[in-house]
Amino acid sequence: MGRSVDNPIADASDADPSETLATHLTDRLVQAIVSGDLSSGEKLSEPELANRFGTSRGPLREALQRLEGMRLVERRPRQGARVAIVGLRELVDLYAVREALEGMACRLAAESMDADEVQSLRRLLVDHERRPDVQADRGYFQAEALTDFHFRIVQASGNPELVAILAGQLYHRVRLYRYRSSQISRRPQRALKEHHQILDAIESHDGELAEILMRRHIHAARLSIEEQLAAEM
Amino acid sequence: MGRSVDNPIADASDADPSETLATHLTDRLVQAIVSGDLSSGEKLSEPELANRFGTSRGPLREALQRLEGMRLVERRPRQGARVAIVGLRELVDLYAVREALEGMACRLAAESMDADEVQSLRRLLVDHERRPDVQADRGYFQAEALTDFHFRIVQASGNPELVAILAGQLYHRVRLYRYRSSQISRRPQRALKEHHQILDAIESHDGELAEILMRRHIHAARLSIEEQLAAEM
DNA sequence: GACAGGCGATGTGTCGACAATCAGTCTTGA
DNA sequence: TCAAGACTGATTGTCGACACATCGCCTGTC
Repeated sequence: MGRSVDNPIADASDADPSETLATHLTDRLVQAIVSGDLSSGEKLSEPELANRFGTSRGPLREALQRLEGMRLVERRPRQGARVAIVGLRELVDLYAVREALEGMACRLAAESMDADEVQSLRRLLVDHERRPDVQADRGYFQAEALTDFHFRIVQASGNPELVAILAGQLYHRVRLYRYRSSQISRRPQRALKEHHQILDAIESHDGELAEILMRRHIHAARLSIEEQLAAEM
Repeated sequence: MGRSVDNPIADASDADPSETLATHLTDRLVQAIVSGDLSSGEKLSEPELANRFGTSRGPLREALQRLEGMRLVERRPRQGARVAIVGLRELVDLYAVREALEGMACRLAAESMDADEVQSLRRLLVDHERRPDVQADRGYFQAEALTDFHFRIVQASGNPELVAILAGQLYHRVRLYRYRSSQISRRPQRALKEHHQILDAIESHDGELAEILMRRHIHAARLSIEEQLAAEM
């Protein structure tokens, strides 16, 4: 494949055994978007981005297409692509879907998760407890750490269709929310405690309780978002 | 369902005012796949398809990319694209997700749907009752008609994220299932009756009941699928 | 007779180029 | 002075071409 010899910003790896330039670009664009390097609503110029990443427009277009599939960017037929805008309103809807889907995932996980996996998750939570922001009781929800716990439960559900929806697009879209005024939840220690409770239910294979706790956990976050949304207007 | 009604020259059209070649190809490929013209697991050769549809590989590649986003095809880095395979096993998982998501959609729809929309849906059901296959009590589930009812309820939920997931990919994937031995449900009249019950609950704005009924409705279908799956092995 | 290795053909990934379209600016007329 | 229209520049959609990878077949050897 015609790889230009000098690939200035192609990061260290030059050998992409099972990867393609487009997949690589997809990852980098996702990173750029969720990190805020490319801000919400910003117009994405194909020539400019292609130039910035040192490729031609072909692979870049393919990457943009994938981002559209994840609903991180929106493309309009002859107007180009823009970074999707996820405000509080969208976040509320997102959390409503999460409530239904992760509740289900949690029930399934409780039925099929073995002791080793539970213990591994427990360690994850203990690690979280030691984080400085959690100790100070602020910021826990914003961290990637949050997603970790939820993500692993979803994976443990054993339903690939469910995993595809949540990990394939919903989580990406949630990460896209740019906190404007404040955090989603201000009580990370409480969230952490809820995580422990959920894991307890999973450990005792009580699917019904696990689902209820997870739904309540996400529901509380959603209420917090709705409050902010109301206060904003 | 997802086809725009006013599309007089859908396939033989040469003028694409607001459409692009890639979107056009996407529609035609979806049609070809769900109609079985391109069978499950079949290898999709880019040059061949491009030639068949009279375009170059560029737009076709873009269309394939979108199909991958809908999870109708699977692409592997240097091996090309294949039509996704949705067997009974995948269908069970799909229905589990539907149960959670459409239950939620139904509750929301019950809370916000007005009398006109309910009446419109009622007419849809009456139309269904007159269909010959329903009269003979077989085949109702396979028809697009099924999706119509569910699709409109999902839209009435007023949650765009939910609509995107269900209408954007889940329904497409469900349609991909090629019935091998028999139908999913053999009692269309019963399904139709359940649809009426669901609509009754929506009409009286009883969200809780509407959700329960919808979940039970889909759950029954899932059990039927699981039975077949068990019988197959 | 079966398996490993080489060979050719097809296919995918990538690139650069061209035409049509769109956005923004400037000009012109009322 | 303001609004409508034309122009220019840039961008998107599409195409054909090329290099490398993969797949299938053939041959040679154990």
